[in-house]
Parts: sequence; structure tokens; C-alpha cells
Amino acid sequence: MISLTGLRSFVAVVETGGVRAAADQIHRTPSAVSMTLKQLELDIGAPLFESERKSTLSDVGRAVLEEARGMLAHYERACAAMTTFAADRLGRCDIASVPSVAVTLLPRAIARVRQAEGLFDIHVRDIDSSAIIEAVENGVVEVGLCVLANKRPELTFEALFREPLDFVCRVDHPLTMKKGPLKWAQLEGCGLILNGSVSALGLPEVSKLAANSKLIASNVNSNLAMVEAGLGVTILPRLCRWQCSDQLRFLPLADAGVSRTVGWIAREGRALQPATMKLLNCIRELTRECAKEFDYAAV
Amino acid sequence: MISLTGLRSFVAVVETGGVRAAADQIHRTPSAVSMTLKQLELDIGAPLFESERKSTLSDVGRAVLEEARGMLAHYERACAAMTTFAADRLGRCDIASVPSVAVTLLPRAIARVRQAEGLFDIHVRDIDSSAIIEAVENGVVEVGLCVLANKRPELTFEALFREPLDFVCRVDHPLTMKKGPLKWAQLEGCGLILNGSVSALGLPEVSKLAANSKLIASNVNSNLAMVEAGLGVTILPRLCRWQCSDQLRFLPLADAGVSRTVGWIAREGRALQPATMKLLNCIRELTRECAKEFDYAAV
DNA sequence: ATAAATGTTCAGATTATCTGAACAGAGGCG
DNA sequence: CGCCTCTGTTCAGATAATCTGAACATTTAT
Repeated sequence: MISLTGLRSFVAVVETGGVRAAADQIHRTPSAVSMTLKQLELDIGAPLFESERKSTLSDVGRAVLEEARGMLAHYERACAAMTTFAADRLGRCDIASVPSVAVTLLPRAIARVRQAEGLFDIHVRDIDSSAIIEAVENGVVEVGLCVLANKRPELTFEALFREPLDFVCRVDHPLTMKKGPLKWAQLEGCGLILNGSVSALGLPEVSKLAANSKLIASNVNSNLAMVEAGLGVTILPRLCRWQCSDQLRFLPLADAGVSRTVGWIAREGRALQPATMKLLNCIRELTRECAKEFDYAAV
Repeated sequence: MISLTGLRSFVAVVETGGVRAAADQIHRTPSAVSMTLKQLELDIGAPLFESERKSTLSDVGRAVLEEARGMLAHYERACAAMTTFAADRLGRCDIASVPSVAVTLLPRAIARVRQAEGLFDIHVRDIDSSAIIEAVENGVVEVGLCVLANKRPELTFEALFREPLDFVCRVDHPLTMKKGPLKWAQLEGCGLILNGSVSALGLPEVSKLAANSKLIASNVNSNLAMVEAGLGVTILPRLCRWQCSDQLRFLPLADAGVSRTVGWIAREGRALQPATMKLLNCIRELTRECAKEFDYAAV
């Protein structure tokens, strides 16, 4: 049976004027092109070239060249039409997310929605909550997965789950021996490293603990690295556990108030793209399904 | 990359309404179709069907179906155009040949001409010289490879080679011990089985030898079988050696007149098809090249 | 005449594709 | 409502197609 690769090789040989050059053009070895061409001649039932040196076309070769070019052009066009139609139909989705969700729920949601709906463009921005709010307001992204401290009229917010913040330290830290949730008093003298998530809670106990550490991390990864390097301990959203090394431990805190509500925000009164809505639906589903696994409270 | 087989599978599934039926239609297992289809959806970037039960097409599926049908139709048409163009250009060749040549020179000539010129239709008829002459005169075949006893005005004849006839007997026959060419006298009492080739020579010595054997073979194969079965000996063209078992021996005869001129005949004043001419050229070449191997005299 | 370059062939390796069995849902039927 | 059948999917192993790299043959250029 005449194959597309056969026709492609043939056209390449004619265009470049030789097997070697054609091989370069289509990223194959000369021997592969030679064999493919031989197979094509066998399929068609006649030699395509006059001489062995593939310089001049035979009678049949000329006719085949014309058909092959038309064929390949149609093929390219049809493939492009099919893929772009599919892409247009599905739309695209620009989303921002806090790091903890970006490495846990979000990848799974993307995998699931692509499985079900196809491969549309998804652009993920992994930034902190305040930058996310700004990005959504500016229209840089359609939706953001973040914590909304104080409600704003120009944004809609839907809560997804309530995530506790945990005490984070090295495996060799003495507090890892303690059983049960940690009380604030036990944390004194540990050298607390501040970060956006815990500062946003505005708890007086936290400010007190951090008073003489003077260390502030601007993102989760550097924060974790600091702890791992022995620079102190910290308090981070529980989902961050999934992006850290096994040299660190996340221990629950006794104070139930140390938690944050993660949800999604979008600009008020704006219709979301179909792709975005589908992705959000997946995220909602997964939020429920993964409550136990990631150990947070749904809704 | 979107593949033709993917599109074929997809169209088959739509047409038959299911993976199983499609698999039957394109002679593949359901699992192969399922995987191919999955690959196609991945290439395109969106699901082609609404439900898992491949009954209703998705939006994208409908668009792809249309493109795919057009694509495949074009492909079929183009392949047919290319192959029929090649076949028409090369023409076809109807040829008849005496058995000895049909199993020696002719297959090689066909192999060579196909290698060089392509796969045109070649019809070979393996019959005896008188039937060949008749077939050429009737136009049943274009050319015949045979012996022309007496020249005829309506036929052209070109000699190819002069082929001796050999004495044929079993390996256990006493004459196999003799060195050198055999004389007529040595053959007396062997029980000569007649056949068309040797009878055509019209030699009185032959008639004498066959006088009390009363066996006539109508074709080479049965003749050889008779000899092998111990029913007697015979005299056959030398090239027949290549179609017989190793239980038989071909021994040269001293009488140089026991030979025949093999050549090709065609109808006078008729142009030969290009395919036929090419095959004849190959036969001429091979006639020269193989003179030593098959042990005959060229020209 | 020799050297450089090209196309072909072959064996072995690699990759793609197919198969058959086990599995998971959906739909029909009593 | 539960069971059974029918369908499609998945997976591992088998099979077939294709590619590569080296050796070779042939042609062209110097």
C-alpha cells in the first residue's frame, strides 16, 4: 500500500535533488529514504527516476510527483483544519494559582479535563494570593485560585476548601517527637521564618514568635529551603507538604484558627470561557475527592 | 502526527456505529481500533465522540469526519491514478514459451525486467511449440518462445540460441558410466520414450530406436516421470535438466545434428507493446549471459 | 587515474502496531 | 432490582514495520 511517508520522501528527493539532501530535510538517514523510495516504486509498479542518481524523473515519476504534491498539500491542510477546529472549539484557559494548589490539585484537574475534553491551551501562573488578585483584576488571567482576605465588589469568590496551616521543621527537630497538635507555647525559641501565608493571618502569636528571627521568605520554595538549611522553622499551608523534600516535617497546630479558605476568584459579571468552566468543574470535583488524601476540609 | 490509519479507523467506526463492527470491517481487532482511535483523539486534541459508546459524534467529531472522508477519498483516487498510470504506461505482455525455457531463462528475464521497469502484467503460457505457433497466429499471445520448423510468411522469427538435445536416463542406468558423448549404436535396446521435441527432429535413428517402445509422452513432466519410473529412457532439450529431479541424468549425444534452434516468433507487421519489447531485450541479454551456465550455444 | 561523493544493501536495533486476555460499564431482560 | 450480555478499554507480550550504521558499488570531479 502506498504510504504517506513514501510520498513525502519522494517529494523531498525531487525537491532537494538527491537522497542525501532529502534525508537531511526530513530528518532521516539516506538509507531509510532509499528503502522507502524503493518500496514506493514497488507499490506503484514502476521506477520513478530515469537514472540511479535520482536526478531526472521518469515519465511515471512526473505523474506521481503531481499527485503526491496535491495529496500532501491536502493532507496538511486537513490536519490543520481538524486541530485548529478542535482548539478553537475548546478555547483556552488562563489561570493563576497559589503554589500549594498549583502542585497538588491543579495538575490533577488539568490531567482530568484534558482526558475528558481534549488538549486545549492552559496557561498556569504560579504566584501568591495578592499577585493573583491583581492579575485577575487586570484581566491577565481569567480566574485565580487563592485566598481572598477581604471581599471586593469587582471580584466574585467561591470557596473551595479550608486548609490548615502546619508547623514546618526538619526531621531532626525536637518537636517532631511530640505527640498531638502543637500549642503556641511549645514553639517559642524556634526561630520562626515568616512568609506571606502566615503573615496574612495577622495573628499576634505569630508576630511574637517571629520578633527575633528577622527572616522573611518571599516564596514557598525559598522558605522550605531555609528550613531545610537549618535557618529556623516556619508555618505553611498544609498542601505545601507535597512540594517539599523528605527532610522536612509538617506538624498540625492546636489553634484551629490557623487556617485559610482557598477558593477561586474571577471578575464580576464576566462570562468564563468554556474551557475555563470545565477546568473549574474538575477542580470542584477534585476538591471533594481529595479532602482525605491532602487532609483539609472541603467546602 | 495524525495518521491515515487513524482516520480510516475513525470513519469505519462512524460508518458501522461501533468499534467492534469497525474492527471487522477493516480486518483488525477491537483493541487495535480502540487504541488507534485514542491516538487520533490525542493528535487532534479533543474527543471525537460524546459518549464512551461511540454512538454519537461530538462537535469536533463531525468536523473531523468530513475532513477525513474528503482526505481518504482523495487518497484512494490519487493512489489509483498513480498505479494505473504506471500500469498503462508500461503496458502488458502475453507470452508463450516451451517448457524448458519457461523454467530457466524466462523467470530470470521477468525478474530483471520488473526490477528495471516496474510491475506490469505478464501472462505466461507454458505449452509446446506447435501450440505456441497457433497461439501467436491467433493473437492469443503476442510472442512465443519456441522452435520454428518451417518458416511461415505470417510470422517473424529471431533465433536466440541453439540448444542440444540430451539423452535422459535414471542415475542407475548403465550408460551413465560411459565417458564422452553417446553414439546412436549405444542406445539400442534402451526403450526410447518419444516426445514432441525429439520427434520434431525427424531423424531416422530416432524412429528406429523407438520402434519397439510404443511410448509417447505428451509433455516434459510426464516424460521425465516415465523415465524416473523406469519405463525407459528419452531424449530431451538440454534446458529440461533444470526442471527434473536429481534421480535423472542428462548425457550429451555425439550426433551434433540433434539440436534445435530456439527463438521468438511474433506476427509479421505487428508493433509489439513496450512491455513486450523490454522483456524480449532482457531475454536476449540473458540468452548471451547464461550460455555457459545452461550449456548451449548462443545466437 | 584517483579521490570524493552518492546511492544501495544488509544485519541488527529500535519503534510502532497488533493481538489476546482480563477488566469495567452500560443496557436489556426477567 | 439483580443478573446477564454486550461493548469498549487496558495491559503485557508478540509481531511487524521502520530506522540506523557500516560496508559496498558506482558515478562524478579533479
